[in-house]
Amino acid sequence: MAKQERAGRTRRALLTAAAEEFDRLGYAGASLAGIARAAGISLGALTFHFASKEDLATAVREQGDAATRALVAGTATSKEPPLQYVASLTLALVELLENNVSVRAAARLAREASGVRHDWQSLWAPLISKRLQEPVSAGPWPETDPTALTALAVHLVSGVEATMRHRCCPDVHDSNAVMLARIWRQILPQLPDPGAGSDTAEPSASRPGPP
Amino acid sequence: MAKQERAGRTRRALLTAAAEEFDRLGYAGASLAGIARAAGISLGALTFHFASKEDLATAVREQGDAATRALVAGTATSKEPPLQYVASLTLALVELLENNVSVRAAARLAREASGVRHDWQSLWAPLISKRLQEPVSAGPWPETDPTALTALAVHLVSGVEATMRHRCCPDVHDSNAVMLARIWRQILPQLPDPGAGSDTAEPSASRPGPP
Amino acid sequence: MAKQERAGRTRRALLTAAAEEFDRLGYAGASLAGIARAAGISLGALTFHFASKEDLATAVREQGDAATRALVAGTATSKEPPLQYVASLTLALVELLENNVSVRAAARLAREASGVRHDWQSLWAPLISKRLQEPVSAGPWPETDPTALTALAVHLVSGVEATMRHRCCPDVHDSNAVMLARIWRQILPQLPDPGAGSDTAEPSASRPGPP
Amino acid sequence: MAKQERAGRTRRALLTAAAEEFDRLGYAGASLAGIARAAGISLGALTFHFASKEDLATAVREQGDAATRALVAGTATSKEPPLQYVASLTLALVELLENNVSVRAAARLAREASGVRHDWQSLWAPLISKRLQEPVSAGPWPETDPTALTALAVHLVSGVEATMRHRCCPDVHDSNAVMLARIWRQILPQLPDPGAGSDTAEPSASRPGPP
DNA sequence: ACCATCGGGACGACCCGTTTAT
DNA sequence: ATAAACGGGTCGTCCCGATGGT
Repeated sequence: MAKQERAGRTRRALLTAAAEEFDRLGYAGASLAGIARAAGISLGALTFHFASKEDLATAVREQGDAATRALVAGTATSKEPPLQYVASLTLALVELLENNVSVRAAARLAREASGVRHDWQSLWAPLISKRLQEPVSAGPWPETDPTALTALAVHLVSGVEATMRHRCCPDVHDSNAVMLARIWRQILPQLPDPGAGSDTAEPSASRPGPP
Repeated sequence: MAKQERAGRTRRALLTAAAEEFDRLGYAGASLAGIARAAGISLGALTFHFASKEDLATAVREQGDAATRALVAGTATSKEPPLQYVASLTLALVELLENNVSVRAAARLAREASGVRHDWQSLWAPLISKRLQEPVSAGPWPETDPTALTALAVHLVSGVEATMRHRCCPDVHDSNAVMLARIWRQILPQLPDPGAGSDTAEPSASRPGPP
Repeated sequence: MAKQERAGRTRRALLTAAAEEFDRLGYAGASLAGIARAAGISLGALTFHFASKEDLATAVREQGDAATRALVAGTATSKEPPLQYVASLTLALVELLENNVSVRAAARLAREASGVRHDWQSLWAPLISKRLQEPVSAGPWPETDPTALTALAVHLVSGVEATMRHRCCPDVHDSNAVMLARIWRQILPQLPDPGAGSDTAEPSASRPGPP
Repeated sequence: MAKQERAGRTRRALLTAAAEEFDRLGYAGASLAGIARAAGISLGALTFHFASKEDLATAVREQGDAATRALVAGTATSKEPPLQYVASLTLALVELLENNVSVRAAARLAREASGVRHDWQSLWAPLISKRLQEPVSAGPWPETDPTALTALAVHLVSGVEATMRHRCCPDVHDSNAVMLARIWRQILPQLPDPGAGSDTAEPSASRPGPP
């Protein structure tokens, strides 16, 4: 029906507008009125689709989590050796953060949430941890510390995410991913050009796509 | 006078209470009433010392920045080779973040500030960048990328800071510094035990110390 | 619709209650809570109709100005000779001030406003000034000073307005208009009974009536 | 003692600063902090001299009333005929209002006071009323209405006072007195040049003079 | 179902007048 | 005479429910 189509459209516009506001101002800083204004709808329409502010935040977070899950699902069957896999996954995650507002909002909301119940990192960190349990063949180091390497990956993504939000004028929009590639190339010189990480992160995951 | 002493005492209690609230809830989430209650004073007394919320945030931020500056000033004359210096400085910074609420609050306030005018990282990142311009002797890599290494250090500290705030129950209080040490030891195996970074960070910098 | 009808009713009650408070306490002295209580609605409902206190004051002022404009528009085509016109217009204005709270509030708000942007007198003073430019036939004086006579009229109305607010117990409710009539009759003895000025001021302009 | 001298000096500066603030912003609009700042003293010093805000307002009002009383006392023995006396007294009052901030503040405070207990007009209106009870010799009118003429004088002064406060940019500083003189000259053409009213109002009454 | 107007408490920061110790 | 502290009050905003219209 055209009706449902229109409804879904406003709902989607609402979600993206909310994602932008949450990403920019955080949960406490964003206001329902501002979100409604940004989405071009009335405040009553907002409270119809989402009964409370936390409902809206949850929806935004779930949308971002869905995009993240889609990305990690695509790389789950990767045949890369562990270290290379970690590098390419973090790269893909950073690119996703850069291109998808919902993912940024989800990450921020997950961090600001008082409860630890929701955690964006738990969507992808376990995979990294598990992959690093495998014997790392031909590593550059005499011995490997899987826990430390996992923490490294987590910190790198978190650090990029934090840095990303601080740049007010994103003139160099994608420099974060490029810089992360340079970092990995520095740490793991033997890696065969991890900069072209776009092949693992299918671009389709970048758009707000419906669940 | 005993008067000024008492005044300075309440002012200090106010600053630490505000730092705790800002660190826990962020700028928008913290309320002046909550800060006053935490400090054990009335709301009118708060507005006497700090005319506006932003004034209070600025004072907290400056206190944290002062502690940070004191730390980096103490390591500026370090004779360590560049890579080891970077590792020990980031370790010291993380320890400072763990022990000093004002520094945590300053880092969070600097990030949430809409303007890029204040930046906690700019207090120590330039030193790392400058040190890495020097020729790295006996590095583990065939060639070094100073920009990437600086970004690595910045991301690591930011990541640790982000991770630190997420642990609601800090049972393992100092695990962040230990984990960062393991990360550095993994990346730079030749480093002579960078875990004992406490010798560079004098613990006196951890207290809110008066200017 | 019943909905819009109800909304208009509360809005109107709000405006009259605000006019009373502004007239009684002035802009600074009136409080939104008091206005809402007087109007029998909640403070949230007030801020729905008028976003800010100044918005409410502006609406009240415009309502009073509208009533004033309606009055002067009705007398614009008067065929009276200049001096008599001035007397009857000032009389009608004073009666309007006595009967219409919004006009009183508008006059007070216009005076208390820091900027000279809004001026209640400018709604009617120019007409008096223009009418007095015409040759005054059969005046009681050897020569006429239009500027001085305009100032006289303005001062009289302002003085009556100031006096009116000072009477705390308005037992003699309309004595101001009667006294003004006596004043004019004293100054212009030849005037044919200016006391019956009510025929020029149609009573319909006295009620807060909707535009 | 120099101490008492200094105390009196600050008290006087306080009174004039308070008069300015009260005249400009009214009782409700003026703040003790602003008055103290304008007077160049601390807020504690203010509450030492005047225990409460109303005390300060009372002192300001009494100072203005004293100046007013001094003026009317000087004209009480005037030998002018009644009508001319009324004109010259109102002129002197207007000049006093223009030159003396305390008088302006007293007039405004008296009007804004909720109670009718204090009334600036009652300081001089009775004299006018009493003088007009005398037989008016050689008036321009067939018969005189003392009540109406008293009201005329009161309204004129009130109107000038109201008009005076509305002029934001007092480029024509004393035009009010001049205009009032023209008004009187228009109403009472036979008056022998009432514009030079300064001889009745001795300029010494214009200064804030100590009680 | 979908949406908008309308209304309601509550909390936020800021400010004020006042009092108390020093 | 003053700095420090206090409690109350105001305005603005917020999040949300209730009601009615399409």
